[in-house]
Amino acid sequence: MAATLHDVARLAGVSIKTVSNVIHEYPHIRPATRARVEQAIAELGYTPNLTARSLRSGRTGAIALAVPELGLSYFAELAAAVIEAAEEAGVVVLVEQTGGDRDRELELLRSPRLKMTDGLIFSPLGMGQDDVDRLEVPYPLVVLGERIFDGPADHVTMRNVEAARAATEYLLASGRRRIAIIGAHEGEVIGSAGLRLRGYREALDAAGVAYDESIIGHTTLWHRSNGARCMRELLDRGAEFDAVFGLNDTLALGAMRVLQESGRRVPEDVAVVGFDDLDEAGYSIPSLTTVDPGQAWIARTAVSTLMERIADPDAAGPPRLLLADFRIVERESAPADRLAPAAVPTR
Amino acid sequence: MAATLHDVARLAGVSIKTVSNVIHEYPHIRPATRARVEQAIAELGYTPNLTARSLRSGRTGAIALAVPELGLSYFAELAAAVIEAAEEAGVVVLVEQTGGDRDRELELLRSPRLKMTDGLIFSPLGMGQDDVDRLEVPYPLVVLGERIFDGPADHVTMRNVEAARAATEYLLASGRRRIAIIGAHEGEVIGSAGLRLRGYREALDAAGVAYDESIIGHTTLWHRSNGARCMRELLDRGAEFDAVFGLNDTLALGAMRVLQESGRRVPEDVAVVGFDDLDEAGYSIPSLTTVDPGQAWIARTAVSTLMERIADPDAAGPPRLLLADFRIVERESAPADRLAPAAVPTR
DNA sequence: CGCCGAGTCTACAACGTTGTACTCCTCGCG
DNA sequence: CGCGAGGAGTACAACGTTGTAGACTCGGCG
Repeated sequence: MAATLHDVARLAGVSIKTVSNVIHEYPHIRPATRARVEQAIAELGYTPNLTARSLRSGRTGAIALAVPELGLSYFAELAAAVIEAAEEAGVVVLVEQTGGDRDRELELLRSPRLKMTDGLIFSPLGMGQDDVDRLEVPYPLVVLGERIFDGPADHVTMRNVEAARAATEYLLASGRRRIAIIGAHEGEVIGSAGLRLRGYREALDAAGVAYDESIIGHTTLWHRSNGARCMRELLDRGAEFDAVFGLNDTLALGAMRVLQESGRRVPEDVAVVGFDDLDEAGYSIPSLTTVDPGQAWIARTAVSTLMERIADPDAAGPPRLLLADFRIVERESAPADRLAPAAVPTR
Repeated sequence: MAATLHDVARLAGVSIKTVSNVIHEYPHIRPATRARVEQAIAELGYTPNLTARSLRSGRTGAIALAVPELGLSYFAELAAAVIEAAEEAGVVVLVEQTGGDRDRELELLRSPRLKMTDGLIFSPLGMGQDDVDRLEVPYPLVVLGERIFDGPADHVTMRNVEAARAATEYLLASGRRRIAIIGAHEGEVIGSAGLRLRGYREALDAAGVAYDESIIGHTTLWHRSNGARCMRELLDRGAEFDAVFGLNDTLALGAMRVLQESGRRVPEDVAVVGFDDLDEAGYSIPSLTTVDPGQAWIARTAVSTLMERIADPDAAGPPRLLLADFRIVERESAPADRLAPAAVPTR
């Protein structure tokens, strides 16, 4: 059906290798021959069969990206950035969704479907530190996120603790003292929730503000609705606070909505800070002050690191930990200076 | 490096074809032989090389999905649904971003990178009806969206005109008479904007309400910020209206924000309706009344239609047009019954 | 005049898999 | 006892490409 090197070669009256040479711009070809071959290529509309090329070369020109779910804006924006970076590097991206399910993540790691790619950028959510040795795989792998540390693969992630600490310090500096948390995970030490909560506590400790369990809202999945539900629970149990730190933007936006429904003004009564700097955070009402954790850099770095490992799989070198810079993005939901100082509840 | 059939065959003391037969559950194999082969497979951790299998079989087990940008929530949710449906069909998805740029779209259609996939689900944005013959490609293709009709490929899309008409009728039924539009494209006949505007006009005509250019807001790209900008322009030029129909949710949300900033109450002063039923629409303040255009069905149908064409490329049959059902999702930004009747400006 | 090297091109094998055609063996039946 | 049917396994080619080794030609130099 589709034209092959053989067809072109026959039409041009040369060997298939000569056609191959023309395509790869091998220098020693007579102009006349080259012209004839090019003519034949055009005539047949020949395009190389990448599958055959892959088999021959051992490279596919594709990488895989595994994320929990594209429906989560954070991962959609991550995927967009990865695909863009990959395009610049000349490779395409195969996207898998794991649903954040540990079993599916483990299955994916040893799935032969990956044989169609040269390497994997993997953002686990269900796996944990105990699964660290499952990251020992026979292909180039770059791990994202904060579920697993000190693994055998390169790891690109953000400064969760420092960034969360900075966000909390920002709220403290603006005069808030009772900062509620939305999205904590019970007993978690690593993982986004655990690390960000640690940064929060560090900031409180440093400022001499007591940590108060009663204003810590727990929820497992970071879906939109959970931020709302979590905030509703806090309000229902009569928690008192003058600020909210949503452990990601989605949670913060859901929580902010419930706050407003309940008659509280943001930021006058309650300041709200998120984490991720989603596109959407700039367009909520009020717009959301948040932490830009350096996602764009993470995507670029993940791709370039993976491409390095692919280019040179043997010159392994020890696994690297690469950390993005973060910054606080100041918007309306939490101005740096407290606009309308309400009565601050003290303990 | 990785084990091949040869390695397994040598270890098990059989021919490579026997190993292949074991893997494919060919029935006529002695239990003892099968056991030996399976033992060898386990010992070497053999997994088949999918590239080689693809070359041999002519099928890759991957399909491509080309969308303008995953950063646009609509396409992120579409991609999520397509990947999920593809997984159920046993294929993986390679995602490309075109940026909605016509040249990149045309390039993609004849890119040899597609040779790594069995077919393409293509959502063009930059191409138009004039490019219809460029959809004549030598591989299975399913087109989404409303940029091109009556092309040579299967087309899965939504009932834009009917759905927009229904949305407008919904607003009219709730007592609104001056319905502003956000996101119109000047002079466009087909394309999402053109079709939805047509539905809007049909509804106005049917209700005997005059069409008024002065409350039609234009913008090209349907990014978040443009909905806001578009609404600001309407307000600046003193347009008067008691409802807004954002031609998609993103625009509607941006516009709603500006409305509220300007002191107007939603829905009391101005009702707002969107289009797409993004996840996010349920969590804005107020939550957004919108049109669910059947995206989930579109994704599933696109995948199954493509898989059919892949399975049977010859039994072509004429290109099909498949249309999803829609429904109005009633939320707070536009209740079915007008809550707080304000003074309705009449012409 | 003969030989060397560079330029131009070709033949062949290989990547790992699977379809086809074949061989060998065993068993049952006439 | 001979023959055919079918079970069990093998050898080989092919998918389309590219790397390697080599063939052939021609001009220039000793």
